[in-house]
Amino acid sequence: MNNIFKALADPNRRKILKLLREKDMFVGDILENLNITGASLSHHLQILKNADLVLSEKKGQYVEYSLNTTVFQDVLKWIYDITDKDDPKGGKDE
Amino acid sequence: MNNIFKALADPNRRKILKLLREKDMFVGDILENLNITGASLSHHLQILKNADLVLSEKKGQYVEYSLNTTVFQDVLKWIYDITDKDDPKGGKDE
DNA sequence: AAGGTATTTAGATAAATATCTAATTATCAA
DNA sequence: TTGATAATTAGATATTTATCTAAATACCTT
Repeated sequence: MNNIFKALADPNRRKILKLLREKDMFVGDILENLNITGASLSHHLQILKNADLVLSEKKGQYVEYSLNTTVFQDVLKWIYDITDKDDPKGGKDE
Repeated sequence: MNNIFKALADPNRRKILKLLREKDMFVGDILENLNITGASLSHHLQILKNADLVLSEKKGQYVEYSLNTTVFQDVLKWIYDITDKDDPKGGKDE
């Protein structure tokens, strides 16, 4: 969970996720939306991948990134655990 | 939203939230669960308060902290926005 | 093969953050 | 009022993190 929350704690990374929500995108296309260098973007994408929030697939010269929505289920569950006062008492955090 | 995600991006702070899920607590009681100094804890509580994730009430010599579950609704909404591909297209992030 | 484009990696740096000790403030109890 | 306890604030430090430029890698096109 720590990787996930850390990954979500940056505005640029959240913006990337929002972009990918609409459609799968190549790195270059994402880059045009983000006022940072390609190197910085690569760094952010690495962090998102590490948290399993995005998937990447090499397509020839390009790399296409997509949202991995399954992981968000874990986050939702974590929040529900916090929110629901009377219940199974949430599992471990990390 | 940035304050919230930043606040959630630390294990100790998430642990505090889990503790408060069970019951309202005084700072000292929280402290016993956390292998950090009181000063550090104060710092974390400040960040959580700033994100509106917790509320505090002075009770004599003590300060009692409690979970403010309403804010989690915003996080849930944010995640739903990300998750639901076809829909109003989420509002601004910050 | 040679040159061009897309992306990542390396290395450096500045800013943010988590933590600590020591000092301060506020309240309680004799 | 004095001494003890609870919590926060101040100031310092080490780690993490976001960012950059430059270099490397991978693939495409001619």
